[in-house]
Amino acid sequence: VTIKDLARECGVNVSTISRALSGSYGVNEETRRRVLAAAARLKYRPNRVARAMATGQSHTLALIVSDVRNPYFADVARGAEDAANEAGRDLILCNTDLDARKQMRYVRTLVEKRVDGIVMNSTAPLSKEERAELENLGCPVVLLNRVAGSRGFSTVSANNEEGGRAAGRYLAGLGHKEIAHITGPDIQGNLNDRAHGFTRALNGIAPTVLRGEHSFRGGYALTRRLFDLNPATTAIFAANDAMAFGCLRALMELGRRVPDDVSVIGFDNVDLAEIVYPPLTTIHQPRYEIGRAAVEIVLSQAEEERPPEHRVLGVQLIERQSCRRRT
Amino acid sequence: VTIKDLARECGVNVSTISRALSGSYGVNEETRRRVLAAAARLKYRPNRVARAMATGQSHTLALIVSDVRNPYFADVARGAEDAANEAGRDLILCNTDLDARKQMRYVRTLVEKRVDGIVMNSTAPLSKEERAELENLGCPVVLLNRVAGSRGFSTVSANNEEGGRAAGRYLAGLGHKEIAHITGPDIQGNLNDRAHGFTRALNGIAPTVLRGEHSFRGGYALTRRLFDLNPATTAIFAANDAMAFGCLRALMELGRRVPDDVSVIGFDNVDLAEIVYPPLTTIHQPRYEIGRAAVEIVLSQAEEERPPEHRVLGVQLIERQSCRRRT
DNA sequence: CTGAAAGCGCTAACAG
DNA sequence: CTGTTAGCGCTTTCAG
Repeated sequence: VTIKDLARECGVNVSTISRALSGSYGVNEETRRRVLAAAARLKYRPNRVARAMATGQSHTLALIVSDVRNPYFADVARGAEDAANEAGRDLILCNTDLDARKQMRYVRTLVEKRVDGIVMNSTAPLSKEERAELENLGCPVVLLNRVAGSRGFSTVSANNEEGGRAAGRYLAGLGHKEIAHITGPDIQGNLNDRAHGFTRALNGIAPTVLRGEHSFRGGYALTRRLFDLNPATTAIFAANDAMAFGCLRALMELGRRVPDDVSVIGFDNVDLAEIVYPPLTTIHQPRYEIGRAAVEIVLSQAEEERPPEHRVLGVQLIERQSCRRRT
Repeated sequence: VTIKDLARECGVNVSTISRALSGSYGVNEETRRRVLAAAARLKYRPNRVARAMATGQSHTLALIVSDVRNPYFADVARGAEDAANEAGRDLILCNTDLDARKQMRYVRTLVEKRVDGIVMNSTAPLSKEERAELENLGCPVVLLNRVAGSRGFSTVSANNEEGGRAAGRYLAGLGHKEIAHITGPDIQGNLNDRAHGFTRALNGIAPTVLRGEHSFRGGYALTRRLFDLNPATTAIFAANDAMAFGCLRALMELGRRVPDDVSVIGFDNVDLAEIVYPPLTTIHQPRYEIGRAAVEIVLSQAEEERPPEHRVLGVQLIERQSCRRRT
């Protein structure tokens, strides 16, 4: 049952039906009522594909992340979906595992599907050519990550630098001198900002910095390595909570008690941080709000051409029980 | 740049272009080459909305869950997305918070967008009329949950009953007599199956069964209540890991040691189960595979009418350190 | 193997 | 306020 059937049923032209249903201007109240009644009676359901084709607006957005199973992205996804839903849009979810080819494949088919906008994790794995292609997509792109060399894209991110600084101030304030930072690969803009802020806040103390996988396994492995290198370490800043959990596990196995022997601070404030033992002191990052903000920005760019916008959201130190004053 | 531009460029008719690009039959090898070359040169990108309109196939699927932030659904979502991607489909993600109105709103707009199929969490919150509407959607629906009174839908689920039995056998086998089961509301088909299998496997021993929220908070609250009711309890089966974590926390506060004083077994095997202290013994549920299977089924139903299919995936007891023989 | 033409369902000028 | 008409970009008969 299409718009034509309604037209026949009501004895009016299809364009009148279209107007009546779009709720817009200029339709006789009485006529509209008749149309609405007929639509309900015949159980009319508009075909949004046809509408998208006629208007050029699909009312669909896309979110491209490395993996939704990462709780960080699950939160972002939820925020993005809520914002999309409130704006009457649907959200297509894509997982790339940071594979550049996969990411570009997604982007291309999304554009072919005429999505109104794309929110994505990062352009870190992409080549220069690929980034250039992104800029000429004809559809707005918002990044969840500040990446050097990706001018031209809007970004939303937590204040990573400030978060790193807060961690540094806190640990230094507790009197620690032998301080380490375990983090991920240095192509990760967010992680770099954290490391940078951290180091700056330590005024003078040079932390041992170890890089590896930014995951539970990575945190575990780096911590083992760290204590081979410097057994005197008394405080560790992990670049994210997953690493911090791996760190806690390694410390437990090494027989170092947290926080008595060594203090650990994470970054992210995932749900788990509260549940793990000891409850993890960490930097809270507004993941859900990041997802929402990204969608808001992408929608504003979709409706009118605008210069790239960079929104930075606040972070917060959450004090729990994994840190203490150096004795 | 559309198919018409290519036609003009190559001096052939649009239908030839269409055929050449669809890769199908009957196009001169030489002509196809010319078309492909022109397409590459002009950077032609097919408009999938137009294609969807012409064919009636959107090449899009939808996944409706209560909340992707629930790691269970994040895993399902990832499995579903992978399967969809391999089949050349995109996946729209929807979160309902188990709100029936929201769920039905999503379903309707998805159908209007002509998605090829819908995978959803559950029909539990829906009324009879709403379920009937779902059956006449004209688009296949697969449920991630067995729900009494939802005949007509395909389902994919873990073998919840068997999982419950495994938990029961295990606890009974460790010599426990004062056994409790904390679980969620009884509209949850999956949870009921677990409770049922559990009780049956205890042969003779009647467990204390407490119902509440199936979440961390719920597990916490029910455990406090449990020890008010029966301080002699030595073993607890939590209907899911989130509840088990709440339970562990409550036990810690109550000064009961796990597993020395009381054994705890969960259900799900979320990532966290391995990380928490003590590592949680639990029933593994193949969440990722459930997502994959659901998409496979929905696609098979999309391409040809078929009777509902019910796929049940195996579960597995994962022995860690939260249970021990009753002393 | 290729062209012509109809049509998918809806929107959007433009007249009236 | 409403009807006419021309598309949106692609697929798909049906002829040739």
